Amino acid sequence: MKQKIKTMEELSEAIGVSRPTLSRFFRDAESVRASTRQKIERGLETVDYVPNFFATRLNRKSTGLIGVIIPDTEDLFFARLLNAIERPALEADYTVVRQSSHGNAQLEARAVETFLSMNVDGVIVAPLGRESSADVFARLSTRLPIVLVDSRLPHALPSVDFVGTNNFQSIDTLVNYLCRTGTPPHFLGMPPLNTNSPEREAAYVASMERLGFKPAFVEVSIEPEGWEFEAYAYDVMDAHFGSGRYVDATILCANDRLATGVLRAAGKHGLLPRRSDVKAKLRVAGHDDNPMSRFMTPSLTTVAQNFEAIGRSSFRLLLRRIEGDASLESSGTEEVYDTILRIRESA
Amino acid sequence: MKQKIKTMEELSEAIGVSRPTLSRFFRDAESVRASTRQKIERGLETVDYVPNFFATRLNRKSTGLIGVIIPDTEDLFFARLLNAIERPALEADYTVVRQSSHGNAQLEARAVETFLSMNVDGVIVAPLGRESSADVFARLSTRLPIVLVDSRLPHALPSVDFVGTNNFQSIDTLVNYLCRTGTPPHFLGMPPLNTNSPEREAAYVASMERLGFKPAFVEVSIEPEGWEFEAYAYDVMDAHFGSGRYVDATILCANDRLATGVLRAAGKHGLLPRRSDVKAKLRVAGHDDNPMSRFMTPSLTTVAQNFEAIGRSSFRLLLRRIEGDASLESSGTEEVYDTILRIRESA
DNA sequence: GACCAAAGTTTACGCACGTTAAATTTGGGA
DNA sequence: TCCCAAATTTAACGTGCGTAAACTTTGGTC
Repeated sequence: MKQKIKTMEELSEAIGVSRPTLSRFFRDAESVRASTRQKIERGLETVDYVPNFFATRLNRKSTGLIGVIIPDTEDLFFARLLNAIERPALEADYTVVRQSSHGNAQLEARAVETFLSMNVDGVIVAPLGRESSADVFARLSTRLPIVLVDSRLPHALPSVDFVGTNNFQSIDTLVNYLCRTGTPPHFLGMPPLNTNSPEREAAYVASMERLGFKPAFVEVSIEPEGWEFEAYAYDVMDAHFGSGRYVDATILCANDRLATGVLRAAGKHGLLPRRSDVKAKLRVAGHDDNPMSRFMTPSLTTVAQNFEAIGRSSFRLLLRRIEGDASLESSGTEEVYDTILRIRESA
Repeated sequence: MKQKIKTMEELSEAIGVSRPTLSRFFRDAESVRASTRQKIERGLETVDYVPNFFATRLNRKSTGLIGVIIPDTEDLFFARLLNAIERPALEADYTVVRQSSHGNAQLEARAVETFLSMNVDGVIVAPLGRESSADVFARLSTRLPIVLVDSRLPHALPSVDFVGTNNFQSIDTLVNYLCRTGTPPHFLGMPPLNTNSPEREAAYVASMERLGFKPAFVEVSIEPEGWEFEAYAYDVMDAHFGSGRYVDATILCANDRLATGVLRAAGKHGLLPRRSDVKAKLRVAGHDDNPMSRFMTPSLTTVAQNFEAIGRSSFRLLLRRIEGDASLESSGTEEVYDTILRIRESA
């Protein structure tokens, strides 16, 4: 059993190096002379010591922390987004603190309070679309660097960057492909939880009109509840298919989770092909390339977002704000990334 | 714009209440006289102040923090488990700090260091199955209360509780059901990443022998890589189905993600029924009731773990250790929960 | 061997709040 | 109105480490 050491003071005595030097060593090991570094490192192997997380961050200009807020941890989309942000952050020696708003604007506001109390260096948010969210982040942006990711706020904010997917490119790619290979698609939108919802609808309308087709939305009479996308889409299409509607249509879904529900409903009503080499009349396409989508039967045609780029870019922009001594430029940068079409069996 | 206040000292001046009273108020609002409480609360609405997270935790016996380590945040199983732990923790006014080991024993060890440096009150871990993990947690358990969840360590540890699923009940339930309704199942195991893997295999063998059947494992010649369960199972079964093996068998998978891969392979080879009211010969069952499983085609027969109970129980046991002034009992408690059979279309 | 900049040591203060003990107020009840 | 227990204030120290300034020691150079 190694000797348990609680404070840097004790450590200093134990290995014979002054406390300020130890402090410097822990901040940046390269900043001390090689011989001293070895002495410390050898000493550390002898004892059991970890610097106190709170004490180290209490009196430092930069805490090395960045906060990330996502709406739902049980949605693989956001789980992947979070990881994509965390990777570059760790490379740059930042620690990511994650908070989930659970789709609730009040929890989102509470997460912001937590970040303020932790003196995080900056915040990356996949915001909810509520008006109240916008207010919270407007206030926050006057005190901390913020980058929005995946979804915008109802109103644009000065000095807040945005990184996301180019919905117009992605939807246009899908609409073009679907129109070229079969009947023009109907659109099944997602509950308006954030700004991607109306944006993808608008993109759909624009693409259809450009191709000379009339936009057509799947009729919806059910009120969606929360984030249960699959169940919502299933309920909607189960009713339709049961009455013989849309049974040979092409349905473009605003995301893969909706498409999953649609496929399920189609399966129930025998609208799916038996084998992958037999084409069905009903066609379904999604958006996001959920990890499950390639394993569904039929496998789902969709577009893959560039998580890697989005994560890296949002962190890079945040870092620029953090290091840019605040008042850099007041106009928010926008970076959107194109998607890649994944043609599979469902359309 | 509210007046921005940085320290409790300033707050004290601003609203005319002494700092120790404010400190007491923030620890427990009920501990100050009603009139004082109102005075403070009204004052807080006037100004913009949040207590510093680090300072409040630096010099306090209990930080109100508990650490949770899971192997993979992009696996919905662990995402749900995490949420199930977080719920009761928040109710008890604890803050959960999550770390992901990303399936890597070194990262797991680093997460432990982080928790030590944060003086968390306790740790809940869904451990990796490595030998090194056991060492790390053995050391940790001498300094902090620990509860293992979902998976055990290679060796039992004194004064470390375990909460998980009763694999013998769950597998037995599945085996019984499958044998009663069709051909006895073959077993497709998961890569040996944790102790659930061998345990479910053993449970399968036991159940089969009890029913008088000969256990039979799906032949596997592929080396699994990491946590890509679906792809692994797909590759395994694609080869088999392509050669006409197992095409009318019953396959019991160690988890739903494997089953997903199996269903995908089956779909490719036309082994799935066209409609839900037509029975196929090939039958597939999973384990865990992944949120996606009910939306697959065919929907997956599986067993649902009791996340609610597991999360609540693991937190409760941890709390008992935390409040039990350490040296309570040295023998680890075990709590396992039964699963519920979800009969769907795949078997 | 003298010299000089780099690196380390001493000393001391600061961070924002927890916590304690003694001194002072407060708020009802008799 | 007086009295007393409860609540608050005052004053002071502690938490573990960052950081700055002044001083001393290194280690290589000429």
